[in-house]
Amino acid sequence: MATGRNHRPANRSRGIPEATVARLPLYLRALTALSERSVPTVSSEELAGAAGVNSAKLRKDFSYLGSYGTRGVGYDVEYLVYQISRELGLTQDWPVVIVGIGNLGAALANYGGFASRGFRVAALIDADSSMTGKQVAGMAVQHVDELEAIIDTNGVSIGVITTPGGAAQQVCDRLVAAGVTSILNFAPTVLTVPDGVDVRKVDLSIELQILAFHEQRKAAEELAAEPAAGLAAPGLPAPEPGAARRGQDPDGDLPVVMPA
Amino acid sequence: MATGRNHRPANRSRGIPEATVARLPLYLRALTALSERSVPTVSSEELAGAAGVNSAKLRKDFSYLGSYGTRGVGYDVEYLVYQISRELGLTQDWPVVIVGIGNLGAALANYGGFASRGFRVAALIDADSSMTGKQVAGMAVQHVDELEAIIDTNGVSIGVITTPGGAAQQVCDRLVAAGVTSILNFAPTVLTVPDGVDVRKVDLSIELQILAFHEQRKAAEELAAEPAAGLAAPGLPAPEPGAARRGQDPDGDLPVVMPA
DNA sequence: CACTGTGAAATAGTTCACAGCC
DNA sequence: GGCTGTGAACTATTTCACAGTG
Repeated sequence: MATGRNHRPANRSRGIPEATVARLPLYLRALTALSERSVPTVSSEELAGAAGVNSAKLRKDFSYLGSYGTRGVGYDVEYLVYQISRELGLTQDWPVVIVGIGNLGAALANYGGFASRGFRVAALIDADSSMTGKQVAGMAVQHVDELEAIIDTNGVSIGVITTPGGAAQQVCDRLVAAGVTSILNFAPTVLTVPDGVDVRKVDLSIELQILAFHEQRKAAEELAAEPAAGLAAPGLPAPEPGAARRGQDPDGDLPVVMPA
Repeated sequence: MATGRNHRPANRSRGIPEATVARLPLYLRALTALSERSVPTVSSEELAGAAGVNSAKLRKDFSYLGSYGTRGVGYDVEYLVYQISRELGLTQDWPVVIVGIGNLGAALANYGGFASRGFRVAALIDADSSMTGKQVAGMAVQHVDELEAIIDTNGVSIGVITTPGGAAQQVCDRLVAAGVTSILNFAPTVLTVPDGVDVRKVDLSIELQILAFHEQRKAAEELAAEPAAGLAAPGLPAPEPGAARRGQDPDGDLPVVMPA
């Protein structure tokens, strides 16, 4: 890293790669499972297996955090759990609000994985007055009129949006104006936010579409490979360019309805 | 691309970058919205804005599909909708099964975004006998004993797992054995699958953890910047290395409970 | 003449492979 | 002897910038 010597403070400076950050929760989960089984140490190989990555990547990732392992031995499970938790900011309490208590909002409110990692659902908020006061996951749903007050009182900096697409930007604006600086968006909408506000998007139908792409590809490859090779031919079957093209639909009227 | 001339079949050969595939659904959604408003053509700049990417990236992405634009004009909305849909395999019908009809499974069953893009929920499956026959999203929940028969009868190749983590691998194995080759996994578990099976993972708590990381970072930067600059100082405040380190928690007992 | 399509440059991320340490 | 930590090589992705074209 530093061009010259490998004097100490090479890493740990600043700027953990985004790809690494995205994997830290994975490692944390695997480590937590080991911790519960009272496993004292783990090698990069073992941990990588449990987290579903390869060991070189894992070691590289950890090298951005510091030198937390012991050569010849591996990593101390408890110590790593602590270090990663701290790096991710999970040693503090994060109050979150969920806006939009439909099916998905309710599912999230009930989701154990939130509460178990320092995230506390501070409020459930919905615009529908008939929802107000209803109990969901043991909490009373509050009306969206209260949004600003709730954010303020609870010091909320993370908001989860599970409204229909049409309401998402509006809700987002209010959250941001009230002081929220991180948003997890489940609505099928591109949110516009000022600089300094983070948005992460989870889109269920996008994930399926990506799967469909690969699924189609697989089907096409099978067709291309079958005439030439047997059933279990390994390696790339080098499909003809254009083999994936399907029978040219009569005319393109496809399902193009926007989800709510 | 081809080293020599730019004779035709440079792109369109095979291998659309994964990153591009992941964005196609985004473009498709933006285009669908334009289509509904009967907008005939769109420039890369406009479409990129609507999809939340920059225009160079969008043009590069489209160049992998082919030359579907018109210089000086832009892209024909309907034509692009069709081409992207075809590329993603959405011109055909994809029956999917959802296994694990808890809160999240029910939310997905009700989610409009699935049905609207060629995905058809063929069955809802749960291991709990007391769920069997219950109506969810207008369908009767079926018992997991029927899993293989359902997959087979409906020609299902995509499965969605919304079970608790402990059941996920087992369900996954059965899905794969029954012929499913693409899995969308919502359970907090790393699934092991044979070659040729695709798994995509959606993990709600991971997304929050990533947000928390950045949130913490922001808080630290603010602290570092405040003594020096005013409230609204733009640009990078060039925080001191190490500034992000927090007050060293007393000792690491953190919330380390695994979600179900 | 506005806007696409794309090489080439820049940046980010992954994997290799091995020196160094316990 | 086993296993980490990390430069260096490689691969993927993004961005630039501009030639080409309807």
